[in-house]
Amino acid sequence: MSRTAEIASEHQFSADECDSLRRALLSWYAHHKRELPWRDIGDPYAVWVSEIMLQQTQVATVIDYYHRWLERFPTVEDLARAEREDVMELWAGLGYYRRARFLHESAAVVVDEMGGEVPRTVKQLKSLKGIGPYTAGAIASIAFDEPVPVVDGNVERVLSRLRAISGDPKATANQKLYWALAGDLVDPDAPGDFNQAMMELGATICTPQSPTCMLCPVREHCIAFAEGEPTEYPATAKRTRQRPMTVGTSVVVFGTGRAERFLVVKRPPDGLLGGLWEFPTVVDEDGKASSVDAYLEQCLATAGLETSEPNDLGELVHHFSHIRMTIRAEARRLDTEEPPEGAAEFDQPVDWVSRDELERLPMSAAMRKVLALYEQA
DNA sequence: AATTCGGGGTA
DNA sequence: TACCCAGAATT
Repeated sequence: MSRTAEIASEHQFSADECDSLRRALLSWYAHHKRELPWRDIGDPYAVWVSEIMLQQTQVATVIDYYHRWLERFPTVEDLARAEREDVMELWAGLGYYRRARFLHESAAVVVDEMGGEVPRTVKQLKSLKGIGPYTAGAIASIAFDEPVPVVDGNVERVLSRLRAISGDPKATANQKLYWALAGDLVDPDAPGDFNQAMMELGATICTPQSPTCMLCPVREHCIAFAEGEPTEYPATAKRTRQRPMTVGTSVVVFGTGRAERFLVVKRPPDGLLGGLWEFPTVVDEDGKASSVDAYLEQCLATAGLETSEPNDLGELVHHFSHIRMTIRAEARRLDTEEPPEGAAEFDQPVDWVSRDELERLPMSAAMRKVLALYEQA
């Protein structure tokens, strides 16, 4: 027997355990599930939207975005026809902006190449950008009743505790184990509800820090509970530490009062904050803050912008999961009578927008902070 | 196998 | 603070 198979068999559920776990979990879910807007809707497109939004994003955060999205893009055709700019506007603030771009592109593929029908199988679903193993399983089981499992962070934790599985939960061997166990366990008669029940248990009972085991419907089956320290499982994932980054940002303003206009630049579609707008920003990867000011000055001059002396707005720190970004912010006024038509020297699209337009523009949380600094000053 | 993608909830 | 969230793509 291969090592992998050995490990798998060591943790495998017996047929009786499977049966008992399914019944207990489904019964608990029926009584205790949270009422969420994407539950029991039967619309594959809406399920798809919800699952993309829920990637690495908590339920409470998603709900408002989900409602706004389906109001604006009720069908996959509506989304496929939409402008990228409108798509990004509705996604702004949710993070991982690639998800919005892929969802938009995949909607077009579904409409143009799949007859407008969301695919029903895991294989076909995974062929779409932005849909990986988890999301494919979720859509197939929830929207189409395909008896396939899902493994997300919740399921990893629940299974780790049920079977006392140690080691890095993201390691390949453990991932194969989770998928095998989830595949054995999933109820073929109610795969959607079963998968959601596993995740619901992880989200509300079998939580990372202080699980409420006394309310758990499957604690009799849980090895970690029997051992007495359920939080021993799973092992804490090792995370990449935040790299430092320093940027200089300039709020360039033309006009006053109602005529006030802000210079904004659109970031390239790929990479960090892809497709979002920002105030002109230069990056100093080395973190040598002293050089940022001069670089920014040069950049604006190159763009043909004659400005007043900068008004220092101070510094702020913005944390991403993988970056600790120090933002040196300043404000400048344009000296000329008219704003230039564009700023052709910028590599990316630019625009001059009013304060109201700025509010609706897809911008990152970091840039909102810069705007707040400007408004205070 | 490791890194790159946000932003916010929570203890 | 540190951890984690209904992960996927890329290198």
